[in-house]
Formats: sequence, structure tokens, C-alpha cells
Amino acid sequence: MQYKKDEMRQSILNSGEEAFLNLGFTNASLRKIVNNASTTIGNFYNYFDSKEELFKALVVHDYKKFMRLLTEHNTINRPDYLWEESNPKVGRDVLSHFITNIIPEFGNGFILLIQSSKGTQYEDTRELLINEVRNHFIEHIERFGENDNLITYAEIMASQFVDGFTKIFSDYQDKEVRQKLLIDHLLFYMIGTMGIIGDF
Amino acid sequence: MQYKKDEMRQSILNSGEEAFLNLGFTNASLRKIVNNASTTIGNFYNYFDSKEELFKALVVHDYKKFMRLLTEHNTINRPDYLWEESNPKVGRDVLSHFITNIIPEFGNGFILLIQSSKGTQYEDTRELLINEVRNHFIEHIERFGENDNLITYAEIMASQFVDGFTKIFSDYQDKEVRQKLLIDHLLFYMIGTMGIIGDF
Amino acid sequence: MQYKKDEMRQSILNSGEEAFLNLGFTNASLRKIVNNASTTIGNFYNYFDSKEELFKALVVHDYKKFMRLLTEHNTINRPDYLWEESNPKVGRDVLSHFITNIIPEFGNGFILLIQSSKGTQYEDTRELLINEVRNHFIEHIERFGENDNLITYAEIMASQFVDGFTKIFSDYQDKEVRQKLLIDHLLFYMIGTMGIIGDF
Amino acid sequence: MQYKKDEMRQSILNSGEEAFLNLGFTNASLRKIVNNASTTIGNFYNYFDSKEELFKALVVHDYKKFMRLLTEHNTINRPDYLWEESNPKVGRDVLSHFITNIIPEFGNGFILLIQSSKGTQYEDTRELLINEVRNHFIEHIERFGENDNLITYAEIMASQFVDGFTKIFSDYQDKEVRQKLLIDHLLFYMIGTMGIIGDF
DNA sequence: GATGAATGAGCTTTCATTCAT
DNA sequence: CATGAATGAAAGCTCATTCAT
Repeated sequence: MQYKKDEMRQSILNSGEEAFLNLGFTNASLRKIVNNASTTIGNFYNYFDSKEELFKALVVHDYKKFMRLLTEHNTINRPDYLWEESNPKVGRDVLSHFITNIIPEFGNGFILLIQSSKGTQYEDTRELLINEVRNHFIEHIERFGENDNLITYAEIMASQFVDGFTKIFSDYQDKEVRQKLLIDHLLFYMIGTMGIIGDF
Repeated sequence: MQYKKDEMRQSILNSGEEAFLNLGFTNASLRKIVNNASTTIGNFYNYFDSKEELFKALVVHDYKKFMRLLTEHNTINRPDYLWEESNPKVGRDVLSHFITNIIPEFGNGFILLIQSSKGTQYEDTRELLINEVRNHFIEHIERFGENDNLITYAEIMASQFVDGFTKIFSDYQDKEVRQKLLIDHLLFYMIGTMGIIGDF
Repeated sequence: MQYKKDEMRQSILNSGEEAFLNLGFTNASLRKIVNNASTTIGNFYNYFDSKEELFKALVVHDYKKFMRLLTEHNTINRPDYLWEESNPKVGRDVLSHFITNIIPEFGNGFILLIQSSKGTQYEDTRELLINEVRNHFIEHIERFGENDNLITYAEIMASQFVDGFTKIFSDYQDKEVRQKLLIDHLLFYMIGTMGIIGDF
Repeated sequence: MQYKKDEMRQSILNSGEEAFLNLGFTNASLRKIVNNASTTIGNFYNYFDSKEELFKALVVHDYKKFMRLLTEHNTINRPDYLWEESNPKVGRDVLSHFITNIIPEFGNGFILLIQSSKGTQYEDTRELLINEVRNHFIEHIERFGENDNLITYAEIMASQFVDGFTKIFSDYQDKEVRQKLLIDHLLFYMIGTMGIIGDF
């Protein structure tokens, strides 16, 4: 009954994903999850060792990919040069290309990691990502000379950038809409950053 | 110990504030709160009628002020004309003046209202504020002609703006630092918005 | 132990019935109930959604039957003509027949409804029944001309009649004994009523 | 401040009486009682050693009188001969005289003892009284020859008689109304009893 | 005499997890 | 594979009583 088993497992995964996204890890109760998956609390433990293991199964793939992105940092083809690009049309085009590659990289697992992992071993992921983004912002800021105030603000910017990025994935499933919003999002941060760096 | 009543009340308020900020309303348990306040659950109810009443005591002042700001909306001297201002120095100065007036208006109660009120009667406050900000963004965007994509993005911007604004109050207590960050924050959003409106 | 499920459920029902009968709904604590049923508080909630649901399970059947009796009121073959009957032997016989049909209609659920339902959604049942009986008494009284004093006393009579009726069911399980007592009870009230109507 | 003290004590007694009558001993909380008495929980214990002592203070006088009545049983001038009286007018007159003497004997303490003493040391009082009345009924029944069925029913009659008697005191404060109802009540039971003894 | 802060046991209910069947 | 009975800890809250002031 391997086939059947896989179906059940998938059903639990789907139900868990939905519950975690809507309620967060702690507030999503196993009872609701198994009810939605049309199975029982006892049977749940035939598929997963604990509530946290279910969460892990939902995010582990994206988490690894995400950690690879963070550590392999420099090998990624990032459109950083855009920060110095002055022709807006070129900007949109390159970003569009870049975003198209990014989109499939982040699934619901990513959203769970950032928005719903409080109470799990992954609860620091958002912090980690924000820190990475923050350092990235600081890099750019520092090219224009030290500015303590801006470096402090980089922390704020970073957390907002990450949350906005996640929110787009979370609130909009349509690929085209997502892409447009992500481009706006990146542009917004590039322009905003350059703006406060240049003090207008 | 009767003569200590105010001290105990303050101790519970402090412990509650800390717990609500760190864990949110629902996950902050009364047992943790009273342990931190060095008292007992039974005694807690000599000071507050319920967990929610403790929360209310922490936010009600800021909530009223906040609602007044929202409803008296148009009477507030907002630096909106800055959106069309081209001299950056003027921008910083006017904003500085505006921010200085805003700062003392928002205490920790404001942070609780935005970040930790889920499960209380105040849980819609963040939504309310985001909506207000979103409409404000849309106003400016529409001056430059309809743009469905940007109007969708206004939702994202607004929630980020509010969360960033709150984060500044939450992470930085020093008044001067706060002020500088808030100015950066406002500038960042003004520039970013104008940027994506103009498509570079 | 799954195979024992029905036994456990029955055990809780029995324990609950006993506790509700002895202490009333509010004062019967879940702890006592589950202790008597040899299980735990947590397990109780595998069988019933709440304390009130346990009560409901014990009375709902009798409650529906009871409400049907009240609403179908006129279709029931009541021995009312007996009030004018002068031959005592006929009285006992007809009553006996009537009572025999009533007896199986009321189980322990009926006793719970009348005696132990304070604090539940059924707490008005006794009042309802007393009112019905009171109106019935008044009907008979008014055939003999208005008598304000007696009409006031009808309230007392009705509540006593109902409580006595319930007490018979509560204190005596044996069907034959019950039947005899119920006949005495009805006779007692018929005679008593006629007596005070006639002022001896 | 003896004067003042007596006032406070009386205030607590009044508030307690009201609460016990309305809610029963267990469900009447000290908090409500002291609030209604316009004092504090701490001060309560300056006047009474415990919740039960407050109850005791409210009933002890009536309880003693009641116990005296029970033990001095035969010395009371009871209208028992009425059971053999055949002229109804004489019946009402004698009863009226008897009742007039009884009424002041039973105050609210008596109602508390019968209706609200569950959970206190007096919770058996109702039982005691019912038993006494039951024996009294049986005496009369046995004059007409053994009748097991009636003797069993005497238990029912007795509890109803007592509850009805108490209900009249509890529901009607007006002396004249009370008197009329009590007469009806006694007559009702005399007639009813004679009726079922005689089998019509 | 009066206050109300403090205590600890009790209440009903929810939860993740274990395990016999 | 699947079931759901059983457990025990924790949740928010109420209560009678004690006691320092």
C-alpha cells in the first residue's frame, strides 16, 4: 500500500502547510491538521515523529537551498551592478530576467520559514536572512562613505525588505503578478537606498 | 503588603509588557507573567480582571491617541507637500520638525497595538493603520495617472512602512536615534515611491 | 484501550449522572466525575466536548420527549374527566391505566432536567413544567368561580406536584412501586384540589 | 465604635442572607457578599470566622427553635383533632388561629435552613423536618389500619409539605397572604391525606 | 476596626504525545 | 496501516482564607 501511504502523507503535508501558514506553528493544533487531512491523531505519528518534524518536512528543502544561497553568496549572479545603472529601462529588463530565475526558487516552504517558524528550530531563519540583506545594504552604503545613521537604518530596511519580499510570495500566487510586484519591490529598495545615500 | 500595591501593579505591568512584546498576547502565559513579577496567579486578579484587561491597561492610552490621529486626519499638519519639494535640505528640515512632534505621541503601547495584539479586541489596529497609509500612498500615485500594478504594490508598501515605523520604536529607545531613523524612514518611502512612479 | 470505548463512555455517563443527581450540575466537578469513572480529565474530552455536553447526553432524549408532551398537549388522553367522577374505584382504575402509559416515558434524564439542570441550557425546564401544571390547576379551579387566593395557591401546588412527581421517579426505581405511588400522588392532588375548592 | 460595629455586622448579615437565599450557600461568594455590604473581604473576618459562621449566625436561632419544636413535640398545641373534625368552617377557624401563632416562629433563618444549607453543617435540617412530618402523617394513616403503599407515599407527602410550607414563607412576605396560603396548604394536606386514606 | 495584597487549591478546557488494539 | 483511548502538563480564571499594615 505504498501508493496509499504516499497519498496520506501528502494529505497531512498539505493540511499542515495550510494550518501553519494561517495560524503559525504554535497555534496550529494537531487536531485541526489531522481533521483536515481526514485522518487521526494516532495515524499522524505513523508518518511524522512530531509536530515539529512535520514542519521540518515542509521547509527542509527550501531551508537548505536558502542556506546554500547565503553561503555561496558570491557565486550567484546578482544584478548588483544595477545599482550603478542609470537607464531605467535597462533596469526593469535586467531585474525582470533576474526575478524570473528567483521565483521558482522560493516556494511555500520559504514563507513558512520566514513567517511561521516561531516555536521551531527554524525560528532564527528570518533573522539570518535579514542580517544577510542588511550586510548587503551596508556594502552598498559604504561605497559612499561611512554613515552611522544609515548603517543603523540598514537593519530596518533589511527587515522590511525581507518581510515585503515574503509577503508578495504569501499574498499573490499568480506568477505574473508576483513578478511585477517583485520588480517593483526591488526597484523601490534600490531607488530608496540610493536616495537616502545621496540625501536626495 | 498593602503599601506596596503600586509597586506590584507596576511590576505586573512591566512583566506583562515584556511578555507581550516578546511572545505576543496569546503565547504570553499568565503564569510566566506573574512569575516574572514575583507574585501568584491568584494575586494577579487582585490587580486586573483578566489577561486582556492587563493588555488593555498597557495600550488604551496610546490606542485612543492613535484613533484620534486617524479620525482627525485632515487637521494634522502633514508634510505632504514635500512630495513635490525638490530641495533635499528643505525636505530633511521639514521632516525633522514633523517627526519631532510625532515621537512623543507613540510609546510602547503603540508597539503592542501593532505587533502583539492578536487575540485581543485591538487586533485590527495594524490593519487599520496599514489601510490608512495605503490610501495615502494611492492618493499620491494616482496624481501620476492610474497604474494598477503600483496600486497593488501600495498594499505591500503600506504594511512595510507601518512595520518599519513600529520597528524603529520597538528597537530604539533613544530619542535622537529614533528621530534620525524616522526621518530616514520617511525619506526612504518618499523617494522610493516617487522612483517607481516615475519608472526611474 | 480502544475496545473498551463503549464501556468507558458508559462509565463516564454513569458517573456523571450520579454526580449531577447528588450535587447538581455546577457543583459536580469534572475531577470527581472522572475519578469515579476511573479515568482522567484529559480523556474525558475524548468522549464529550464539555461538561455541559455530558449533561446534554444524559437528558436530551427525555427533554425532547418532554417538549413533545407539552406541545402536543391536547392530543394526550388525560384523565381529566376524573375530576368530576364520583366513584373512587373507577378513579383508581382509570388513573392506573393512565399512569402505566406515562411511566416508561420518564427516565433519569427527566429527574436531571427537573432537579439538577441549574447552570445548563435546560435550567428552565422545571419552571416550564410547573407553569403548565399551574395553568392546568387553574382551569379546574375556575370552573368553580374566581378565587384569587386559590389561584395564588395554584403556584405552590404546581411546584409541589412537579417536585413530588419527580421525587417518586428519583427515589423509587421499581416499576410497580412507582406506579402505586404515582396513582396516590395524582389522587392526592385531585382530592386536595377539590377539597379546598369546595372549602371542605 | 461599638455602634458602628453593630451596623457593619448587620450589613454583612443582610447581604449574606440575600446572597444565600438567592444562590445557595456554596454559590454565594464572599466577594459578592462583602461588596453588597459595602465592606472588604478582610474586614469580613473581623466579624465572622468563616463563611459558614456567617451562615450559622443567620440560622442558629431558628435552628434551635426548630429543634426544640421537634423534641418538645407533644407539648405543642397542634390542631390534630381537626383531622377528625367534620365541619369545614370550624376547620378554617381553628387552623387560622393555629397558623397565626406559627407564622412569627419562622423567619428567613428557617428558609435558609431548608433551602440554602447545602454545604453547611445544617444541610440535614430539611431531611430531619421531613422525617418528623412523615412520622406524623404515618401516625394518622395507621389509625385507619396498615397500608404499606400509603406509608411509602407519606415520605413523598412529607417532603412536599415541607417544601411547600417553606416556599410560602420564601415567596410571600405579606403576612395576610402568607396566612391564607398556609391555611390552604394545611387544608390541602389534611383533605388529601384523608382522601387517599379513605380511597375516596 | 478596616484594608486589600497574598496565597494555594480548585475550576473547565486544550494540547502534544504514547500506545494497546 | 490505522484507530482513538489514555495521559499529564499547561492554559485562564475563581475562591475562601490569612495576615501585614
